Amino acid sequence: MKEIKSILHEYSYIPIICGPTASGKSSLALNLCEKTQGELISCDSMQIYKYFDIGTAKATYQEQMQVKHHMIDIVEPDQSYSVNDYCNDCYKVIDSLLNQMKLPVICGGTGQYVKTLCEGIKYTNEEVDEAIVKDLYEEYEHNGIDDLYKRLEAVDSIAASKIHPNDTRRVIRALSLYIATGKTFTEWNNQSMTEGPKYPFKVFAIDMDRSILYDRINRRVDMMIEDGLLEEVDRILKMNIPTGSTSMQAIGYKEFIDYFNGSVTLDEAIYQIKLRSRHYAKRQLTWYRYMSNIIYLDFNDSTEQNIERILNEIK
RNA sequence: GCCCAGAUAGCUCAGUCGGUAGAGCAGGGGACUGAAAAUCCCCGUGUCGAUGGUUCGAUUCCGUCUCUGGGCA
Repeated sequence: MKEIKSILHEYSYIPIICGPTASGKSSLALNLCEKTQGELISCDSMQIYKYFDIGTAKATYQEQMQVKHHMIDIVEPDQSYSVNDYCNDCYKVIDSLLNQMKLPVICGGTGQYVKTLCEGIKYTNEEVDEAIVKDLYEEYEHNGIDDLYKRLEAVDSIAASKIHPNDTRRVIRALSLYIATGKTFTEWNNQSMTEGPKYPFKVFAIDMDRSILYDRINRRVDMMIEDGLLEEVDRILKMNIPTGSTSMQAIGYKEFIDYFNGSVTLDEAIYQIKLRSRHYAKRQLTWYRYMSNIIYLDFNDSTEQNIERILNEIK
C-alpha cells in the first residue's frame, strides 16, 4: 500500500464517497474538493460514457469548471469498459494527483468498482476470446443453462456452489474462463486476491430514510425530463449504438427505446425509469452493508458537518 | 328507480364443488472477482365489503344493506 501522508501532509487517507443514486453524494464531494483544493474522481460505470449526461446525472459544465472531474467522458458509447480498465485508469489519475500534491476525492455509486478498489483486487492479463463466450451463449439459447452448469460443476465445483444456476451470466463467465485458459475461475480468483489495496482508502456512505430517498429519486427523474433527457436520448438513439452495448443498459436510456418505437407511452417509460432507479438504489445499499469499514454520513446533517466529519476521518 | 357485474394482500386479480386463501406487480432482505445502472437468489395472515340465515363449520350457499363499474329508464 502506498503511504500518502508524506506527500499530502494533512491527509492519511483517500476518501471514497458513496451513497445510493440521488442521495447528494456528488454535491458533497464537490464541496469537499473545493475545501481541500482536491480533484474529483468519478466512480461510476455509466458516467464513463460520452454523451450520456443528463440521465447519468453527470456533473454539469459549471460544476466541472469549479472542480476538475476525472474518469467521466472517457469512453465511446459503443465500447466496452471493464472493472479492470476502470481501476487501472483510476490508479493513474490518483498517482498524477499525488504528484501534484492534490487530494483525490473519489465519488460514485458503482459498488463493484468501489469494492475492487478497496480490496485491491488485481486482475490477471488473461483474455477470454469473445468467440468462446459467444458460443456458450448460443448453446444457452438453444439448450438452456442445465448442461452448461453441469460442465461448470465438473471442472470447478467451488465456483458452481457459489453461483446460482439461473445466473447465466456468471455461469458462462466462469466456464468461459476455464475453456480459454485451462485454469478455473476459482484458481484465478485466488490468485487475484494476493495483493491488498493500492492506496489507503476510507469509504463513506450517505445514509437516509428510505421514503425520503425514493421521493428524491422520483423527483430527480422528473427534473431530468425537464432538463431535456428526451432530446438527449433521441440524439443517442440516432447514433445507432448496438443494443448489446453496456452504455445502452443505463437506466433512463433503455426505457425510452420502447417509447420511441411507440410500444409504450411516455408516462409508462417514466414510471419504469423511476422504478428501476429505486431498485438500483436498493441494490447499492446492499453493497454498503456488505462493506465492513464503511463510515455512514447522516443526510440530515449539514454539508459543513459532513465535510468536517470526513476531514477528521482522513487526517 | 330497475337490471347486470364486481367488492379477497399496498395495487391488479385468481381461488376455495363449504373445512379461514395464492399469483403477478409494488415493497423488504441478500449475493456479487474482467458487461455491474448488469445478472441472479430468498421473503405473502389478509376483519376474503357489512350484517342476518342455513350448516358441526361460511370468504365460499341464500337474504338484506353499503360502495364501485356498466346497461335500461
